[in-house]
Amino acid sequence: MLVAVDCIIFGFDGKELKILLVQRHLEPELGKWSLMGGFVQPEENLKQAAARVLTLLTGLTNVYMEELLSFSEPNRDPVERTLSVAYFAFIDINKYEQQLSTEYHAEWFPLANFPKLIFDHNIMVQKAKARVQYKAAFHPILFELLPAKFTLPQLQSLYQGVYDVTMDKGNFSRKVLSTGLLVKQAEKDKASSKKGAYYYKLDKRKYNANFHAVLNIIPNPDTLYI
Amino acid sequence: MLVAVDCIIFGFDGKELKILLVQRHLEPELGKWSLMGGFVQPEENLKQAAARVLTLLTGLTNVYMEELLSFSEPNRDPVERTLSVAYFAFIDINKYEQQLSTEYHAEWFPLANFPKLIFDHNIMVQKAKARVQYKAAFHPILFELLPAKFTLPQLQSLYQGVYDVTMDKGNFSRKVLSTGLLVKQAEKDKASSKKGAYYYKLDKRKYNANFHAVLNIIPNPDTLYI
DNA sequence: TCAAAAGTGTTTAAAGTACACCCATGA
DNA sequence: TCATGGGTGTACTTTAAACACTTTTGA
Repeated sequence: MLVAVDCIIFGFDGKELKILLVQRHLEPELGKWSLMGGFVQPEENLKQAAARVLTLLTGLTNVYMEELLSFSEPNRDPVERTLSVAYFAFIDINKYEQQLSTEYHAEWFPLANFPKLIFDHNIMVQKAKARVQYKAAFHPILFELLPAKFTLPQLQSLYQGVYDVTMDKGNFSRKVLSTGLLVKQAEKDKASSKKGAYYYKLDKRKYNANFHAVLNIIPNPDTLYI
Repeated sequence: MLVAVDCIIFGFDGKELKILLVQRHLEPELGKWSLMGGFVQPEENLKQAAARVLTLLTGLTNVYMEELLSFSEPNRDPVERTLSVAYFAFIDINKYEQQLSTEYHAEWFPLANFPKLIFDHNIMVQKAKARVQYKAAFHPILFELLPAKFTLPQLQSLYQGVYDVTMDKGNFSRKVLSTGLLVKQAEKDKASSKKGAYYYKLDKRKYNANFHAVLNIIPNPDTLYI
């Protein structure tokens, strides 16, 4: 059996969640959109394979990445039986190297509206979306989508985009700051308002130490499904 | 590459969590303890393979089962490169068919104290334990370990065993009953006390409908790790 | 000077916790 | 009758939600 990995790569453009797709340059399904994937090599494990594939497409290393699920229907690949283990990844969309996108015919699509993909890749994306919504309700993973310095309104807009809700800024601010994970900067971002919003940075030490801890940022997480 | 599944099978004997292990009857590692596993067959997907393996060992079907993670180090199996996807399962320990245990040289071991296993199976069990603790803090999966009729003290003892904590019976009872998932029976279990404790059954309809909903049964879930 | 977005404060409601108390019953 | 485990009630604390209010500043 062939063994492959596929990557659901998420980015955030300030307004909505996006996923990075590639246009296949080989048969079958040449020219159709698909997730970036690749076969596992003899000397690597699956996580390394996924990281390698992600680096090929984005130029980025040390990216947040997590195993999603395996996809194993006997005839999911019409040519030869292939097991694929899907990984999802969060990248800072600004760090993404544009020149690679032409090489791989890659393009960002809104998670809310992207084309039909090959094989079972649409299901992979759907499962990844659900997993992200679930996990981000309890763990501070969405910071991985933002640049090193970000404002609370930016962060709130990200959360609102992920869950398609509007949140009270006062309560949001209090919840997020009460985690102790953010460090206020002296500087302000004046781009999106007259008053300007303070920049914050992640406290890397606390972030790494508390990453697994369960937070509670989303109202009514009991409506989430995994 | 060979593709296999391995099953971490959990049971509850009324006092502590247990896992079902088998003694290998083939080389390599003949005679050593291991998880029950098997290779994926041409006409089945991984979940079906895991279910088949579980049925072989326990005689049970329609068992709660969930994909854990893939295990893919190139030399995890010294004979030939084998990818294994681990699944964990919950069974009612009383329904387990004893006669199969002799056939497969199977035995229940306390999760808190079980032998060294082959390959990376110890890591699989460790990951499964963490996942169970995580998931059971938010979802009512532990009911799968109990018989159809059970008492609140039994359920509390299960939760206490899984998290190695003691909980207030009043608060526990209120929380569990507030989910609306339990139906009180007229009958009492008089085995473990003079007064006797009422039996409860799961409301199957509500259980299936609300299974994914996030409950909040465990105090301080923010100390959990996934 | 005023609209617009950032940030703070306050009131109210809900949820969680600790713990005291009552109940039923077999030895 | 009394020790034991089951079950209920209540006061208190913590957390969350709603929303009003103040601040800043460029147009």
